[in-house]
Amino acid sequence: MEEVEGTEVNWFDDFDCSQLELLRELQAQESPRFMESQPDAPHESVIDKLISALYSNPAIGDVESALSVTFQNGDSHGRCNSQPIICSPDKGLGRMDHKFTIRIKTCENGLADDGYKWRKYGQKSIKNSPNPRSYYRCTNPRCNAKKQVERSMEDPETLIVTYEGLHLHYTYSHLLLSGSSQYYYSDTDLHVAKKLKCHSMAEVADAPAQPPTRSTSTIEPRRLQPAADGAVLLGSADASLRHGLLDDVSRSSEGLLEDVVPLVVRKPCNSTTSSFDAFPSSPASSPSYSSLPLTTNSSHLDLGTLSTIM
DNA sequence: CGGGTTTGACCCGCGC
DNA sequence: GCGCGGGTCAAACCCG
Repeated sequence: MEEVEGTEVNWFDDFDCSQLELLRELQAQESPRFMESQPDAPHESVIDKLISALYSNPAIGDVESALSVTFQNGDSHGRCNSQPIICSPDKGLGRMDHKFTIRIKTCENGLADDGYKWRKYGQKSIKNSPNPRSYYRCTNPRCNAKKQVERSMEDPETLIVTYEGLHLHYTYSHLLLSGSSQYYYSDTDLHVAKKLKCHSMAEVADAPAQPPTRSTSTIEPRRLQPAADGAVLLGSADASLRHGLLDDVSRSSEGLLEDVVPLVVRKPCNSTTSSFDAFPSSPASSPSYSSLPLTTNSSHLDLGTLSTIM
């Protein structure tokens, strides 16, 4: 595992770095000269193809298999415990209600951004449970997605998150990684988006086991980087920005894996200070594919998956 | 001032 | 029918 300088922690580090190295290796093999001459410039690559494939309207079976994956959310430095996350569709994803539960081992900071922006609309104390249950609704008015969050009785560090309904919109990260200038955002869009605040997993703060934590990071202009195709890349820590942009460029996206598998699954243990660097100049530093909307599968990518899209 | 959170009240389904 | 428990509403409050 590579060390991350300073306090900036890239959520991608929490995934299996061997997979990460594989991606980097493949990318380097595909365009070594490009990587060498322009390490900071994103370009169409194996990773782009990978992301594209991951978002090519997966079938329900793909989603179910994704949810059945047990994956690690820890690293060798102990930032997060390497506990498996268990996904258990309550009623089956093939049904329209799309309700399923996941159990998440929280990080020490108790933060986990699932890529969507939620508004809390209620909290209830549950019988025979010392921990209250919080109720959240997607802030997008066109979206009926909801989630319930409560801390596990057995393990206070484990959050039980029940998702209900589908997000009828893209996450910000998906827009960015569509690899096309069709999602180019104007300065006005970004200006509006910058106003939005990031409140990552405020429900964790509700639980008595940990002190209140809240991410108040905002988008900084310096994080905006013009991509080769004209799109604008932004830091990943600002989940709210995704929604600000989403509201502006809301698109129907039923059937997206990302709609069913929230980023909390794909990004189970991120940091409020995630860094963003599309392509780090130093090969020794962790690559910061902060915006990569990895799916559950992506934490354990296999060569078979890669070979099918290459 | 706008948006998000808190929290008591209310609604509704379910079991007895 | 009644009581209980879970889910939602909405006014008050908080915060940037």
